[in-house]
Amino acid sequence: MVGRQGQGGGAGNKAGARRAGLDFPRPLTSVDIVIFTIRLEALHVLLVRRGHGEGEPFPDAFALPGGFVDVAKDDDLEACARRKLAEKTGVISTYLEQLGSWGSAHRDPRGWSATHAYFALIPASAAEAALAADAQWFPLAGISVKPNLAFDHAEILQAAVQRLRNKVEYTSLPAYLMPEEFTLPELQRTYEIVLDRPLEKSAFRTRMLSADLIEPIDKMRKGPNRPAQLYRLKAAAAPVYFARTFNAPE
Amino acid sequence: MVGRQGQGGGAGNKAGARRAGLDFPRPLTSVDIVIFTIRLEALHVLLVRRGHGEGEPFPDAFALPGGFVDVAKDDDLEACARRKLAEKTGVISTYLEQLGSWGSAHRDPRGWSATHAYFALIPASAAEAALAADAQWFPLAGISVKPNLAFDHAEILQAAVQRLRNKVEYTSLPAYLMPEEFTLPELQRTYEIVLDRPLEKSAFRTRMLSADLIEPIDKMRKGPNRPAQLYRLKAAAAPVYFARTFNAPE
DNA sequence: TAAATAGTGTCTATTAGACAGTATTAT
DNA sequence: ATAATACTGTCTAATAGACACTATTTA
Repeated sequence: MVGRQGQGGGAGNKAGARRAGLDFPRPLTSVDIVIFTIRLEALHVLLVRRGHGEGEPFPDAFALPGGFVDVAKDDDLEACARRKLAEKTGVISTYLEQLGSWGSAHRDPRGWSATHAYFALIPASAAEAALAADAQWFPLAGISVKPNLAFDHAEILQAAVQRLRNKVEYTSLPAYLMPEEFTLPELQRTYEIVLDRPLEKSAFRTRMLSADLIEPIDKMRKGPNRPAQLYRLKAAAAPVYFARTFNAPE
Repeated sequence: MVGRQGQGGGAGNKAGARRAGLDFPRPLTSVDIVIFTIRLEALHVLLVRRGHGEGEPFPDAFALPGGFVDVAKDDDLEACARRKLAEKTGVISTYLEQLGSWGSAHRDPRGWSATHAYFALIPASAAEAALAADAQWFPLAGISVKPNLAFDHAEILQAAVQRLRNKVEYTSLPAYLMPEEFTLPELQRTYEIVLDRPLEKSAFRTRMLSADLIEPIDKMRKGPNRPAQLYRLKAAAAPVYFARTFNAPE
């Protein structure tokens, strides 16, 4: 078995071609992105309609934006994800996190395939600006979305929603769904939309204000009521991890 | 762009072959596993020595166990990871979690390659039993390991250690590093080894005992002192997530 | 003035941290 | 008895949850 470990050995080269053998079948390699935003007081995900050319699996079905890695264009997986994100939404700088990978012999009828899934959060303000013609926002119904999705994309979407909801319990991720300037009640509303449950105002404010995350600006949000302080994300605002989840155990 | 989204379109097929075109170069696809155990009061990781056949990159270097996906043998990525885990350690059922994927044009001199990384926790008792001839345990020095690793495996290892340490703060993962039967002080010691810092005994015991994780058995661990209650993992013991990390914020 | 929302304060519950104190074994 | 480790209890600190209360605007 020497020479098979690491990326050292070949697979599927049972007969002959022992050394340096790279002459075995390779899986298809793709990247898919689950892009979230908040629209109309609801969490939305971006889907694209698939083509119906000859040999296209799942013709005309909806799918997550993504596609095959282009070994000429893409330097690495994240670059590939950012390229696809920009192509569909015009957004170039935003929160992007690797979600996981899904690979099997059966997920794509064209053969063994593996996809590297990412999830991205973009502000509502950017959600409509430069949307691709074939892309469309869908509200999340619980953990899934109305249309049937191509491939195993329903499963990937489910994992993304769970990961997002889970992390929102103890991180500042929703801040990346906000516009440039926002109030604390607006940020809290975003948390509540993602978590689908109300949060305590004072605990929320204490947590957000004691984290090194946002700073007040010299401006208020006016309304038919007491104006609210506007904040913005601090310059180098990496996501903040809190030491507790929001709800104490049952 | 219709017909290019999802896994629908081809990449790299700039010239001709428009529909159903799969005639573009595919990255190499591999799986690597970071296998942890506790030996001699220290966290260890399993490495294998690479071969030095013709065309082998990083000859004789140490690397994470892994290798190319075998589209004939492996039904999916996790099956591939479990197969490699079993080949190197003999362990078939243990904690296995996907860590992430690393893919780029430059990580393997043989071409664009993407690896799907997993991490596994195995009990000390199983760590020596059926070890492959080319595999060897190495203690972790901080976040890395003494030998230089092939490819970007040092980076992958680093990510695995960080993920493990991070999750140990608020999960029951160390339970998977324990033998069949263990005492609470032994479990605490395992936590402390992974986290590399002491924990408070009473807070630790309260947390573990109030989780639905372990159950006492009718047996004690004898020593030159007061005997300790032995416990075992409950039957369907999925990892437990606690609502707080161990250390309150600074 | 009333309505509406922003923001603060007070009290309780939970649990980690610190650490003292008791329990049970071998020698 | 002493040493050693297992285990429990007590007190404090931090923070979430509940909820009442005050503040500031428009109409």
